Amino acid sequence: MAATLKDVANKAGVSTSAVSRTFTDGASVSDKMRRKVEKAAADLGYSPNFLARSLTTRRTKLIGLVSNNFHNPIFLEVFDLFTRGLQDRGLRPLLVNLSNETDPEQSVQMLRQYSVDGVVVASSTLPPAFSKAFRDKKIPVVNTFGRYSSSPEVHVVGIDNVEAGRMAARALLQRGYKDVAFLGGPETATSTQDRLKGFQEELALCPDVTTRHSFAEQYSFQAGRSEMLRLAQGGLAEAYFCGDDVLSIGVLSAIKDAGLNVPGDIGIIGFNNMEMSRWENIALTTIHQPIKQIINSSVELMTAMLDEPDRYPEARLFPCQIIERDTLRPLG
Amino acid sequence: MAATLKDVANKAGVSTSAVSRTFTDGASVSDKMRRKVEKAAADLGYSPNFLARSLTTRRTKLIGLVSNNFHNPIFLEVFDLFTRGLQDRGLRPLLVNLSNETDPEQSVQMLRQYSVDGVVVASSTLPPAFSKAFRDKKIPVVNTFGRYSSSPEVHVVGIDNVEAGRMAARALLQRGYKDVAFLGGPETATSTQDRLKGFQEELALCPDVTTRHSFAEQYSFQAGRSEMLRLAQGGLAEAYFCGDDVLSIGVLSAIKDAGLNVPGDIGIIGFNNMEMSRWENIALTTIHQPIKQIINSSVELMTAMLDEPDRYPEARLFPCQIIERDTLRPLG
DNA sequence: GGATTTTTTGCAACCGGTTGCAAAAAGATT
DNA sequence: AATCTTTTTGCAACCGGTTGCAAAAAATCC
Repeated sequence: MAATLKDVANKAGVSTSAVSRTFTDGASVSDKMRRKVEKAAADLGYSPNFLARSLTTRRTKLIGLVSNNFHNPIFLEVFDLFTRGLQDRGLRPLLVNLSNETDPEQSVQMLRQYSVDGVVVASSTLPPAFSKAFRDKKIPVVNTFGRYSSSPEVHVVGIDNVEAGRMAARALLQRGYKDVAFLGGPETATSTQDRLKGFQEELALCPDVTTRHSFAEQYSFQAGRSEMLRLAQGGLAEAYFCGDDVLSIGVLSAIKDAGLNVPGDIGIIGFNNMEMSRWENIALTTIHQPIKQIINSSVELMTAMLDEPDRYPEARLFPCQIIERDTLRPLG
Repeated sequence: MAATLKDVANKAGVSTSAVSRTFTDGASVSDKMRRKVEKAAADLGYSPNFLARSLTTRRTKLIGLVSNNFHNPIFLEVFDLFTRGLQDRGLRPLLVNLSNETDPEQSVQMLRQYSVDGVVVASSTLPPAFSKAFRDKKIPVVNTFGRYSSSPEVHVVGIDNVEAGRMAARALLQRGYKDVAFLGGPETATSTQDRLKGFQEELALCPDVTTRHSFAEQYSFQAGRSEMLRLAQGGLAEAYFCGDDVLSIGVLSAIKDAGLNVPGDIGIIGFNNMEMSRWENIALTTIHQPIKQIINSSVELMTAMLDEPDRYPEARLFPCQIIERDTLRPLG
């Protein structure tokens, strides 16, 4: 059994408060006392129990990290950045996987039962009500990759998907494409809807450009590939804005199978700028979503909220960026 | 402030023990009492605080999930499977990212301070001493993807890498390759060493087959590609067993750039059977590591250890399997 | 209906810590 | 040396629960 505060106090012949104070920074203890206690603690291999401590301090340093996206490779980077960011600040991520559609309400309760200090909801597909449930229970929450709204009820960090859609449209227009298409991810995702909205809005300014759209069932190679094979039955557009890089790569594979050539016959622009888009045999032109900045900002915001729980909600949006590679015809 | 046990007891006009008992299964409470308490609890939105409870029950249901691999795409699946497996059993993963080489000892202490019920070390590169440190503190631990040893000191679940190396060698021999090579991952990883050992042992049985080996610096596209470009300066072997699928894909890209053709000029066999190996434009022949079984078994073993902490250590090994695709010449 | 057994309930101590408060000790001032 | 400040320390209550034990209540038996 691990040594407790009391054991150390006995061994050192002092009160438990003295021991407690040696292990809480900012508390007042004389040097002599500190040495005595530290000696005894070292002998016993003692270190304070965080959970018992949390009972009185009301701080567990646990942060719920909730996601329902364990398939898209960018989420590995997301987890990497989150865990490091939190760890660097002495916080501990309690990971919650919401993939299998278990009742979200239950997760809210569970995280409350573990007295997490805050919750990060890293998902663009979970309904806003989910994040709000935490806020209602007075648990600090930030919704990373959440939907931007002019009157956010919870803190949101991410990108402006409408603007990203516009950006894609402009990229295609600038390269002289006249017949362009949107090949989105899951139709119900707000990010898909927003990007389509921006894409169409921007194109509407150019009456001579025609546009169309369709959706893949999920962000996967196969979904992109089969959707493109289906589209290839009819007439194809000159260029496609795809909802995701893996999707794009599936699309590229279908195009190749159809005997067509990129960017000669068809242009493709992806989204996310995943690691593999840079690979020489892929070289996908894509839109970079500044994940690092988004996550770091989310972590910062979370730590700020720990000190100021009633902080007025804000939306933090980061600009995306076109990454020029080889799947769109060159500019001008 | 959330309602406490005492609040419920007051509201229901009963003792705190009565309330506590209604919320611990297996405790004896009359139906009338239970109804009364549940009513009061519902009115107050009460649910028990797990951490306070853990103080007396000595069970937090927290499981440390430690990894230092946040780059290899298969780990996204690993996290997915682990989190689901643990959640299904009412356990909660506390994620620890050891990527940035922070003193492992510190993580041991930290997990102890959070009173985790057990620890899963999901890594093939962390030293065995790390897992042992938990065992020494009487914390149940399973090392998933750990090295097989005939006298394991901690529970290990994974594959037999030596055997996997043999399997790769046999696959190449069966297809008639006479000049074969091993292109491993990081040289220091025990998994790399073991696979090389098995590979060479098997080949040593065929004196007419020549072999050589080299290592990529990490499991990445670029590392595979640049290593292959380097090798292409000298004479190439007929077939390569690569340490990982991403590595293989980098190798394939270099081969293509060199104007060579797979499997006509060179054969490639990868490792892991990642999602992307199945993609039509890659179609990599590879060795499947049964991740699902490994993780599920790890979770099972962990739950078993929670009931029986001094369980005798065992190694659970799962057989790998060749996945035939298009990067090795056909059999026979 | 009374004695006996079983079930239900509350008391009070405990899990491993923290903290407000007042007493004790140390240091400063005259 | 006596008095006043400041710092250090211990007491005891508390954080939010659980649980062994004995008393009270209910159920069973004769």
